[in-house]
Amino acid sequence: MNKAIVLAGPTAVGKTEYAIKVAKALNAEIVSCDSMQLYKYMDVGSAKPTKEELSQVKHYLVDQFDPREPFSVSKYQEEALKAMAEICAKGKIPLITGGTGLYLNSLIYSMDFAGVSYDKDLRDSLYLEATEKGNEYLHDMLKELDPLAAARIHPNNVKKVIRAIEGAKSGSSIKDFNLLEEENPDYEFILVCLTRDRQELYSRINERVDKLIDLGLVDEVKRLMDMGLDEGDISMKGIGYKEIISYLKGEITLDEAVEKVKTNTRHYAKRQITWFKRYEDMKWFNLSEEADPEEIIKWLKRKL
RNA sequence: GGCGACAUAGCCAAGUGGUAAGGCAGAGGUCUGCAAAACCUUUAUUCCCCGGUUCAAAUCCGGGUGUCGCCU
Repeated sequence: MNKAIVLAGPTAVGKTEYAIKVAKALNAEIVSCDSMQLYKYMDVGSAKPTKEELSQVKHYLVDQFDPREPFSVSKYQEEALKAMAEICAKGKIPLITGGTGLYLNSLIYSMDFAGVSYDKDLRDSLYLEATEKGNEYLHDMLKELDPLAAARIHPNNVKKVIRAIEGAKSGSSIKDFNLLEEENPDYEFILVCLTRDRQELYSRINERVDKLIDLGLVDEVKRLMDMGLDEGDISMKGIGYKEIISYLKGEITLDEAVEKVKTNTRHYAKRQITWFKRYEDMKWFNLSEEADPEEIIKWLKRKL
């Protein structure tokens, strides 16, 4: 069975740098697992690897998709698995790097997204109903259609309630991750997660946001808006984009936008860490204590 | 120096005699088609200090301290 390495970690922990070192040492190629870096034209805000970094190791799923087109896990799964197969065919090791937990799961587990389609009209009308009649009303509707799903989805999580209703109406229920133990049969995944002490991670985040502003984030967002992108587009839900759009529309000041980007990024990093804690086989490296990439490479070599 | 206002969690605050709202930040968590999304849980034995009144005080009274504003 082919082996694949996963190098996960919260935003701003230093994944890009470590991934390149690891990939070079192990003759691996990088498959990005990042829901924002995969878009074109979004370089600054997504903290995409630089051209120089990209030239050192072949990267897949970076700078590849048009931000005006909708993207989703299912598309990610399809593309990433294709990339992994391609890498293995070359006799190299796929190194999956990134911080988007759900996308990572779509690779590690046999998640099947085919059953339920996306129904824009249904979603819109359900949203309207939730606004008019309340979250409970919609949740009750789900209770009728799929009691199991209703039991584990909080009524206030309207987005998810709607998704479950959408699923139930098209005849297949949204599955509970915890009941699904099927792992991807094609690969053996070696899981590594980078982390840092909380205080240090937060300082790095704050510094990085200031740096992104210096690098021209505002101009980048302006260009994207000129391309017709707006806060409603999926790609513009990214941290750093939605806040700057709000500034450019005159809703908040630049200082307020920057502060928001910082706190939202901190919140995001916290959620990522929570997500990665779920993997029992995950090997953690705290870079605040052990920062030598050689240690990680040594550990990985023993597993390969 | 005089007059006035204010003092409640890391921050912003509500509360004017009946046992400390809420928001933000922080912490913990959930996760199968927008996931950098969406959502949940949690945080003051005490209200600047000292004394008094009262069954009962963050709330009323006296004194002190501090901050801000105005006046000379």
